[in-house]
Amino acid sequence: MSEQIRVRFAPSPTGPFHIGGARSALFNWLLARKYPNGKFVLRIEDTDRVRSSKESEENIKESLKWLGLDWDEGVDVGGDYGPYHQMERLDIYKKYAQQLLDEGKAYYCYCTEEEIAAERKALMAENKMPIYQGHCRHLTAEQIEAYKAEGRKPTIRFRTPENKTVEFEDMVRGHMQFDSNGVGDFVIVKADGIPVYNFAVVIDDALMKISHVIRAEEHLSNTPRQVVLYDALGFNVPTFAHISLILGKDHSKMSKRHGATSVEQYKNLGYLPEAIVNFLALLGWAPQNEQEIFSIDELVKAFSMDHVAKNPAVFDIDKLNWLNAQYMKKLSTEKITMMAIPHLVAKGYLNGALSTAEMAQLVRFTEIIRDHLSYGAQFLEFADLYFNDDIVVKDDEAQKVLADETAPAVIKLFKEKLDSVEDFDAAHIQPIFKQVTKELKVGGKKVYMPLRITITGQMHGPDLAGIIEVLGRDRVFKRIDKVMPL
RNA sequence: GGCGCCUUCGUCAAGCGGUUAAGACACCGCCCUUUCACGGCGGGUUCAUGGGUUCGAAUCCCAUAGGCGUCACCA
Repeated sequence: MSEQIRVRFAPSPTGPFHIGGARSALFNWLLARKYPNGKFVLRIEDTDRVRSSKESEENIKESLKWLGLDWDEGVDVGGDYGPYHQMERLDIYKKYAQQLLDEGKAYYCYCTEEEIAAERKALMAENKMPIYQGHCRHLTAEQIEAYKAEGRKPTIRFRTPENKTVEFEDMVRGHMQFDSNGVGDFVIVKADGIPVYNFAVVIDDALMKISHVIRAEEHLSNTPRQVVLYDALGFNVPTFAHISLILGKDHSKMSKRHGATSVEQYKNLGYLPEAIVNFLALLGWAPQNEQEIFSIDELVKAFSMDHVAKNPAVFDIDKLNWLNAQYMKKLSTEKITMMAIPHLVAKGYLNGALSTAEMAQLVRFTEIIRDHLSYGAQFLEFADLYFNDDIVVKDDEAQKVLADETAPAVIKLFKEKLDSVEDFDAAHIQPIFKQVTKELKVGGKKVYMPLRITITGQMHGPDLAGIIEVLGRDRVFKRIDKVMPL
């Protein structure tokens, strides 16, 4: 590729940053970083006045930064081809719309939305393509005056050439062909003077010298409209790459009922940006070797549009969890503890500032459970273990263990021995289990289980000696006595 | 309904006319651990169906089926 790589991510700020959008942004960013002079542009497509919001824009920008996807040009950072908010480019669109009008390539349409809707309905009923039938294509001056007198506000429609084959190149799907008769005359400027997506996107991508348009597959059917506009405006058509959609477990488009869909939600759940980037890259792209774990720098090196899959991919939370766990292994225990604190506060386990000693103790607890965590918020599944001394044994199996005839003797002896431990740490507590086993001549299970249950209320969990160490002598006795007063 | 895209283990996927059809996640089993998790080892009727082309097809072609997208004065 001799030309400069200029790619863009152009979200519409109409909601929290979606995980699918993050993947589109990532692929663009990766391509820009792969080439020496590549540029990644962030443009905000805010022409939907009803749904766009500043909050959404901030959310998108924050999420991009959090993921490590920085942009070379665009909102906030500027650049040679700004402005980068579409609403600040209205005069530009207006100029090109006028040009098309002057050249007869576009015309005013006075049809109302109701009329258009009725027309579409009728066409669909006849199994025909629901495209605009060209009612206003050739209005006389009188007709126009009449409509104006009615107070109708016109839209501007593009006069799509008929009987033409519209072609373009798609890096993922190859050479694409569409019949222009299936496109119809479409609106390029709304009655309020604001351009429609298909129009604005073409002008912006052309003026911003975008070389490759990488976006989600849902835009594939829009592309013929854009291509005819590129032609009409005399712009060069960029290379497209339509990447497949990300689906939920039931194979429908990712939505709220599939769980978390926004980058922010994953962030809040305690997923790491490196893991999300790694996971997203592997969703639709495959490396040439068997590597699974990629740092973002490794991705830049290995990534190639040649190996982007055509088929949609199901979002597999299990794999994300595994990947995130891999990245969490590299974190310090202090860091993991810090990640957990907001969740602990939110659930009422903590109420704010911790003393240095309390913090140190919590870190020791984290050390014991960290291998069990796939993401930060999972800490909560273990919070009772540490914070809640009010042990309640609910499980029937656990009750049975406590009802065993050897249980009281085990507990009693263990308490005696624990009471006399000088160095109260796991290394010195661990031998006690063995001693109890020996002295009472019972199996290990008969020792560990009743103790685990009286101390934690559960049959399973992290290393018991470690838990005892972290809880400290008093709390351990308190818990045991509550469950099994002797 | 029209148009379009897609179809290899449950999931992500490698594969580019000749392979025992990789690998990863998940799952199952075993080991480690007197628990669980981590880790290690091992396991599994996967090329949607039907026709071609070819000595030979997961790979090429055509149908069919299914999934998805899109047909807005939303992006």
